[in-house]
Amino acid sequence: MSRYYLTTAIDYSNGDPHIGHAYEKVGADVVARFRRLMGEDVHFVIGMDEHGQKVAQEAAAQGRSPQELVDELAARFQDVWQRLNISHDDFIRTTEPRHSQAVQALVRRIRDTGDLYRDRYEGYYCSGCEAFKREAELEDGRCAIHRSREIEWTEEENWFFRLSAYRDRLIKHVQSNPEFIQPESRRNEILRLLEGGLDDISASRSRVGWGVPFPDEPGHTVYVWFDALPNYISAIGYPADGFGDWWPAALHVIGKDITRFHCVIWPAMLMSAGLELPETVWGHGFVKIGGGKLSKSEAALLDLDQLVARNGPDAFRYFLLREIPWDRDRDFASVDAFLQQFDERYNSDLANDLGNLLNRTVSMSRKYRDGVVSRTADTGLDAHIDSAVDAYGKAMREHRLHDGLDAAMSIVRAANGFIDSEQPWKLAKDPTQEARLDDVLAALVRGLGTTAVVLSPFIPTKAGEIWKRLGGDQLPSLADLTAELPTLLPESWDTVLFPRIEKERDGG
RNA sequence: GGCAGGGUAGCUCAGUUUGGUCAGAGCGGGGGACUCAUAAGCCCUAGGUCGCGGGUUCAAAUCCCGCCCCUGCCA
Repeated sequence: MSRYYLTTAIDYSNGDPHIGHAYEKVGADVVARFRRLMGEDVHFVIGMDEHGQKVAQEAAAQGRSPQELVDELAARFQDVWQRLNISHDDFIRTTEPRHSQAVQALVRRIRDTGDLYRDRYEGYYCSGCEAFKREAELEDGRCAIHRSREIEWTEEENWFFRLSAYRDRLIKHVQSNPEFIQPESRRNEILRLLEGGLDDISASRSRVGWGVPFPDEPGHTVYVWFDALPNYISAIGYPADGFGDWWPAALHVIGKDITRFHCVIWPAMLMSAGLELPETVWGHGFVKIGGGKLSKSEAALLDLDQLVARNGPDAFRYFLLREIPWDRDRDFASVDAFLQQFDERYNSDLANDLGNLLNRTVSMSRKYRDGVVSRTADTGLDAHIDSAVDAYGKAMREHRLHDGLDAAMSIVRAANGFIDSEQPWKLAKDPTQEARLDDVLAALVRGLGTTAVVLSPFIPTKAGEIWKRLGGDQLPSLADLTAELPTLLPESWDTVLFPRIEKERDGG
C-alpha cells in the first residue's frame, strides 16, 4: 500500500482560529480523505506553533504564563477542527517534549555538519513578524506590516545558519523537480528569490526565554522558524528509526505567505541534516473580503462556530472549496456578500440539485419498483458518470480541488437532466417500457452512489447519509464502488438531506 | 521603486499562448412546458464602451505603445 504523509502549516498561538485557518485545514483534509478513498495509507498531521517572543509578550500582557495561554488556544483550535470534521491522525504542538527533543537532535546534526556558527546580530526585530528587519524595510521607523507595534533594536550574540551556502543546490532542486513547489506562480516567486541570493539566518535567540533550549548553549533558545518547521518530522518520531516510514512527506499544505520558509529555509535545513526533501509544497491562496486581507472585525463577523452552525459543517466545507479555488485567492465584496453567496450556493447546489435528486430518485424507485433496483444495460447517464469520475480523479491528483468538486457535481447535473429527458413517470405507465424503467432507475442509483463516494472527501457525513438512503452500509472506496452498488432502497426517510433556506436571514 | 498576475454581463469568473462562429459559463433576475421531487428539476432568456487612449490589420477582448487602478512577491 502506498504511503501518503501530508501536513498543514501549524497555526501560531496568537489568536483564535478564523476562516483562513479553516480553509487550509478543510482543503488539506479533502486531500487526505481523497487519498484514503484511493486506498492509500495516509498520515495527516496538523498542530500548533507555540513558541516565540510574540506568545510570551501576549501571555505577559494577559498576566498569565505562556503555557497557560497556548494550552487554551490549542484546545480552542482542536475544538474547531472537530466541528469541521478534520480527519487528522495527529496534532503536534511545539511545546511537547517529543517536539523539543526532535528539534534539538536536528540542531545538533546541522551543527555537526558545520552549518551553524556564532555571530553578533545588531538590527531591528519585529515581534509581529517574528523576523529581523532591514532598515530599508521600515516605514516611519516601524514595521510596514505591524504599524502599531514598536520595532525593537536588538543586539544579540546568536547562532546563525549558513543558508546562503544552499542557494545553488536549492535552485537546482526547484528547477529539476517541477512538482516541488506548486502552484506554478509560487514556484516562479521562489526561483526569483533564489536567483537574488540568500542571507544567512538566525538559528537561535539569546533574549527570548519561551522556546526550545538551544543545545549546549545555556540562555539561548531555538529561533521560532527553526523550531516550527521541524514539526513535520518531530510528529513522526524523528530521530527514531520509524520516522523514515513516513518521511519524506508527500505534501506540505501551507499559505502562500510562508512559501519562502517552506521552500527555502526548510529544504536547506533538511539538506544540511542529510534528510530527504518533501515531494510537494502547496501554497494555497486566501479568502479575501473587499479586495484585501481579512481585518480583525471581518474575521470576527465570520465566526467559525456560527458558519458551521449556519448550514452544517458539510455545507461549510463544500462552500469553502466550491467558491475558493485551491490555487488562488478569492475575493468577496463584503462579509454580507460572503454569507449571501454561502446561502445561495447551499440552496442551488446542495438542496436543489443534490438533495432533491436524491429525493426524486428514492421516491420513484419506491413508487414504481418498491425500492428494488435491477440493472441490465448502461444508459447515457452511465457514460457521463464514467467520464466525470476520470476527470475528478485527474483534477484531485493535481490538487485542483475546485475542479474535482465541479466534476463530481457534474454527475448530479447530468442526472437531473437525465430524469427529465427519460420521464420515468411515463415509462411507468407503459408496460412495454419496464426494462427501460429499470435501467433508468439503476443508472440514477449508480449516479448518486458514485456522487456520494467522490463527494465524500468534501462532505463526509452527508455522503455517508446518501449512501445509506440508497440502501448501502459503509461507503466503499473508489476502486470497490462498481461492485458494491446498493440494489434495495430502505423505507423512505421523513427528513430531507439539505433543507432549503426559505427566508431572508437577519443580518444577511 | 523592481518583478509577476489581473481589470470581460448585477455577482464570481472563462476566453487573450496559435487575431476572424470569443462576446461566454455559473449564480441571481425574467419567461415556458412538465410533475418523480425540498414551489426543487428541465428548457428558453443576459444586448455588457471586453479598465482608458492611441496604433498595426480587411479584421482585436485577443498583437504593439502609453496611461489609470487592484493584488501578490521583493526592495
